[in-house]
Parts: sequence; C-alpha cells; structure tokens
Amino acid sequence: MTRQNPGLNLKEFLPYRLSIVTNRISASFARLYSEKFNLSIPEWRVMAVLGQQPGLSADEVCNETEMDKVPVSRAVTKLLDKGLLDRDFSGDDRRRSILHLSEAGYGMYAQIVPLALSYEEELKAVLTADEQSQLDRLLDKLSV
Amino acid sequence: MTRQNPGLNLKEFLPYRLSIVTNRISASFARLYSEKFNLSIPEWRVMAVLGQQPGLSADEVCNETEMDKVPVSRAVTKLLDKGLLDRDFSGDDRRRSILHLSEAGYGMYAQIVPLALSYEEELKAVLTADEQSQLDRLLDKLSV
DNA sequence: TGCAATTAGTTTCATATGTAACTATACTGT
DNA sequence: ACAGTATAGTTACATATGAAACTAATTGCA
Repeated sequence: MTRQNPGLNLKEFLPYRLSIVTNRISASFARLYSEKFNLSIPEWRVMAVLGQQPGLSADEVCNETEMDKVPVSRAVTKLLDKGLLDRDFSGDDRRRSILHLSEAGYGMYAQIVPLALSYEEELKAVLTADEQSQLDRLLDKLSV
Repeated sequence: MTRQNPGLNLKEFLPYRLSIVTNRISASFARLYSEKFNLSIPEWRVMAVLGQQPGLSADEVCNETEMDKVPVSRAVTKLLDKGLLDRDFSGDDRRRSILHLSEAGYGMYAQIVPLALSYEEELKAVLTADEQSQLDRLLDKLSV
C-alpha cells in the first residue's frame, strides 16, 4: 500500500515543539524544588504567586496562574497543613479567602526564589541578549 | 511584618511563561482532535509519529515523542482495540513491536493532519515571517 | 553452553487530575 | 423581604499518570 505523507512533520510542528521544550524545562525546574522542599508543582505555583501578591483569594490565584480551582484548593489545603500558608476569610464576603505565606512559608519561598532565578539564568545563557528579547516578544505575541 | 520581595516576578519568569503559553496551545489543539475523533493526547501522539515513521517499535515511539513507556503502551493497546493500529513483532527480536497505522487509522490521521496544519497556521499568523524563523531558532537553542 | 545482566513491553499500585455535584454565602429584581 | 441566580470553595468520582515490579526475550561473557 502506498501512502503519500499528508505533510505533518512532528519535529517541525509548533505545538509539539513547544510542548517538548516546555515539559523538559518544567520537569527539570520542578525537580529542583520538589526534591529539596517537597513541594508539588501546584503547591509551588500557589506559593510563588502569593509571595509576590500576598492576600489573594483562591479564586484570584486561579486566575493568576491559569490553574483549575480544584488543584488550587488542594494545594492550599496542603500548604495550610504544612504550616506554610495562613488563611483568613474576607469580612465583606465570607466565602472569599485571603491567603498569605506564613513565616515558614515565606522563609521557604525566599530560599526557592534564588534557585528559580539562577535556573532561569542558566536557561537564558544559551541565548544572546538579542535572542532573549526576541523570546519575550514572541511569547507575548503567542499569549493572545 | 515587612517583607522585601526577593525578586521573582512570575509573569516574567521564563519557565512559567512557557508553560502557560504551551498549555493553552496544547489544550486548544487537543480539543480539536479529541472532540471529533475521540483520541486522547497520548493516542494522537502515537498516531502522529507512526503516520510519519511507520514501523517504529513502542520504544522508538517513546524516544521520538519523549513520552513515558507506560502511556505509550496504554495508547498502543487502545489504538489496537479501536482498530486504528496494526502490530507485528520483529522476527529478529520478538520482544520488539513493529507498529503501523491500519487503513482506518491512516484514514483518521489523514483527516487530522489538515486540522493540525491549519491550527498551526492560525497560531503562526500572529507572527511575521521574521518572527516565525526567530521562533524556530529559539526553540532549537532551548532544546539542548 | 549457561547464567547474569539488559532490554521491550505490560501490569500493579499509589498519586494526581479534572468534571460535576455539592455547601455556603452573596447578589438581583421584584 | 424573598425567590432565583451566581459565586467561592470543597468533595466525590472517574480517569490519567508514572515509579516500580514483573514477564518474556535477548545479549554478553566466563
């Protein structure tokens, strides 16, 4: 049977390439903080966003991180259990949580951030300054 | 308590940005073929690589797609059940499978490919020709 | 030869994930 | 005020996933 290739070359297919590169990067970065600090990816994401924007509600964390509300809820529960997070509820709207890193959580966050930044530096080191700004620009344009 | 921000801005953090963009793209592309053809992501990946490189073994599919061997094994089983795949075993090494899209599988593949390509076109349409080749180059460099 | 080490692929098990259902609270329009 | 709708967050369920154990076949080398 002769089959003419309809012309999809996976190795050149953009969604595929993006996914391979991204998964590799995410996985190796995740190893960094999961091994040392025993955090899952959703847990780290929640901490990362709260480190920068303290006082968000769970729902706002979802919007910021594009995570589903279920993993966020579970990550919050775990982080509360581990004592890394403090939770209040809004006086205005008692459904709404107000999330902060605890002292311990902030301490851990402050340890992870330099790892994250140096990991990012390492990644970017394969690119010239020009290419780095190209990448920024491209990701912006693809983020529509 | 005054906390100095240790300087991780998630929205500018490369692994994070890559992951947001990529997940969005993967998810919306996956919707395309999962709704219409009822394929899971691993199933589509296996079909995509076999459409292009018929006769690979499961192990080679793993290497090509950077998927774990477990999801590959399960996807192969499902595709066999659905009649989309044919499997032989090598005469040289009877552990080794030889995988081909069946007629039905190839027919489905040939329907999905144009969808994939037009989806890719749509994505790339937000970029100039110059930016498209920049993106290629950057993904290559980040793929080390 | 023959036995230890390796490899291809499957299965098991424990964990992760998302959809949908649910609880509790708040808002809307009459 | 109150009935109906919407929203924040949690829980239940069904499915997906990967690490590790397993089976079967092959290779290496003493």
